[in-house]
Amino acid sequence: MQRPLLHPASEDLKLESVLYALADPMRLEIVRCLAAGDCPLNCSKAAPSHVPKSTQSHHFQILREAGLIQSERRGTEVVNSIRLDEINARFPGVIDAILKAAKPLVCPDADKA
Amino acid sequence: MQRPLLHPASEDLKLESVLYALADPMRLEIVRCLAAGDCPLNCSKAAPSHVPKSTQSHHFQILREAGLIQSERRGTEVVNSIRLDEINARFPGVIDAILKAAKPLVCPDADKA
DNA sequence: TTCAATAGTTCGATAGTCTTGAACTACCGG
DNA sequence: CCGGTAGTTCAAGACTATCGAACTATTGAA
Repeated sequence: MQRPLLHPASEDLKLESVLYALADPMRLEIVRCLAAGDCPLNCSKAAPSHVPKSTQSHHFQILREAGLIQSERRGTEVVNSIRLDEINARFPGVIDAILKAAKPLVCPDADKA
Repeated sequence: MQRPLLHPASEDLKLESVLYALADPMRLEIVRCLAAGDCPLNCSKAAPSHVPKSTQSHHFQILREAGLIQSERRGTEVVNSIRLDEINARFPGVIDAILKAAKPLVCPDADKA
């Protein structure tokens, strides 16, 4: 919890990294969930709960370093939000098309609505 | 050259596999090149020539099994074409947005035009 | 048919990455 | 200060990528 939580600048976003980050089912679901507006979410809420913390942490790191999400420390937890505008500005339509194509699984919190 | 060259059916295409296949710079370039209309192309023409054949073969296998390309044996070579319509039907806008976002590098044959 | 050349594939080894439990760090409430 | 909570880091095994070398299949000649 001491490291700076690095985020790439908008202009440094790489399409390959974005696609790679979204190529994993769990990461895609996290992004889908964040984009669905039930966010910002901390790590344990945004990720499927049965997945080990270390794995979650790894996936959030990939998403963060690809520039897909913005992570902020808020006390003991990390609040994540999607960098939708920046990604759309850099790669117009990519995220939207992918999110529409992603089959709408349930968000971790969606069943409580 | 004896194996059947398996292609998934349109309805079996998985978004994650498509994104994964496109997350590699060389594979993205191959797809971009095929989509640019100078196709169909055999493997050695569609891929950067300095890459070893075994690596090329591996990448084409990934693209084929993700359902991005259609490969047909024509004598001694394999002719590849992009399955644009099927992918668009299944994941509308995804490929188009990605191809537009991909920076237009030169096709291997483009400089001869 | 036999032979050499061509186009890809398969194999094996090395190097890098993913997953996960265990240990660790940071923050908050009492 | 202490226990609990939220994430991170580390290390080990499994998995995957790269690439040279050996192999297979097809073509076109002699």
